[in-house]
Amino acid sequence: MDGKEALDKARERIIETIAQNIHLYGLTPSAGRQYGTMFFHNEPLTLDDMTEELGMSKTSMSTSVRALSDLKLVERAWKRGVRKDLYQVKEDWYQSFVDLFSIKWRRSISLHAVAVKKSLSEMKDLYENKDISDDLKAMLEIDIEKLEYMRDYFEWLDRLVDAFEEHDIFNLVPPKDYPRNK
Amino acid sequence: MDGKEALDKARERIIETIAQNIHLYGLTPSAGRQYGTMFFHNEPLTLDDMTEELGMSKTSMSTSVRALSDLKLVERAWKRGVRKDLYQVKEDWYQSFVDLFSIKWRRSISLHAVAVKKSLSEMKDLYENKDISDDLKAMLEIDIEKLEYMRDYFEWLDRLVDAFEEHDIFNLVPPKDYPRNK
DNA sequence: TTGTTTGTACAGTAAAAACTGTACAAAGAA
DNA sequence: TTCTTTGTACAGTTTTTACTGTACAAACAA
Repeated sequence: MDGKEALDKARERIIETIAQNIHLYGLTPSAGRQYGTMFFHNEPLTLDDMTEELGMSKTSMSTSVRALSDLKLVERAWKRGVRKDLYQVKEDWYQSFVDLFSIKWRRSISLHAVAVKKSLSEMKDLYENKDISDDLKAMLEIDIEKLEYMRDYFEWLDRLVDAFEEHDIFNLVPPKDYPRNK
Repeated sequence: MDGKEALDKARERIIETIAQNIHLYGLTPSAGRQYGTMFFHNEPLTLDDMTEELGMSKTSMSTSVRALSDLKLVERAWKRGVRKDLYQVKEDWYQSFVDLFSIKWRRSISLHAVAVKKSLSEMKDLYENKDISDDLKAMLEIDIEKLEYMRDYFEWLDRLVDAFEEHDIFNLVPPKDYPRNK
């Protein structure tokens, strides 16, 4: 077997593994392949390069590179004299993990917090109302307790995301060669 | 407005919020609605109950309750004299989060680790080969470094999942009323 | 044994998502 | 200004996923 061929095979294995697992990031295998291709390219790529490499339409390349950028897995690059947009993978995977975690969860936490706050307030008001049946009152007691549990849980999740963003997590689980006590 | 109606509205808001966010768990809004419905039911539910509540086919209920069970969001319950299978939501959301995190990532980490190990070994063998060009050798040096970075990253991710499973994370980010120093 | 009940496999259908090609706006070149 | 080039909006198509209804095996009842 030719040496370059052997290298490509070894690379392909990695690219395909990324493609098959990137659903954890909410992305399609195609986007994963795109990421993998950029990962092994030592120069930033244009959309036309990607179309060439992956045999897919430029429109697809455009939309999925945007998805990759939104999750901060990929960033724009600049190169003198090149008019086309250039993209490259972000080098720091630990930071990418933190960014992913934050982007994915923050919004959800916030939406839940808002809904819980509103419903909890409504339930408490209703509970104070004099004209409600004992049955309903019993139900409300249970539900209020449930929503207070939810509220505490999402408040915890929010602090968890903080711990990732502020890199406290790297003290608990240090990357190889990570300096202790930041 | 009737009291029970007001309660239902407050519950619906929560259920719909769960439904709209459960894609983070890789589940469909329907499964989220199912989860939410079970959450507010104070008794375990049968598949027929869910069909009734959600107006969907029993087959759907069966498949999505299985998906919920696989992620350990829901568990089987037992009740004397009831022949049908009963399901209820798992009470401990903190543990559910840990389980989710573990289930989602472990498999992916392992697949990546295997692929990286194999490709890294192939590349190193190739690098030792006498008959390869200087160009290829230079490429290999770069790729080997990249794969070593990947290897370290997934080893870190694996330790991160350990820290969740072993509840070390609860020392770093304590839930409300969580006893310190486990 | 035979008759019921219950959960799910499987095939078909409906709905959603991914992908393509065209067409065009924005930005640079001349 | 006009002529190119480049990225993306949008409409249409293909592919995938979600959902339904039927049919049946397993478990229990009589």
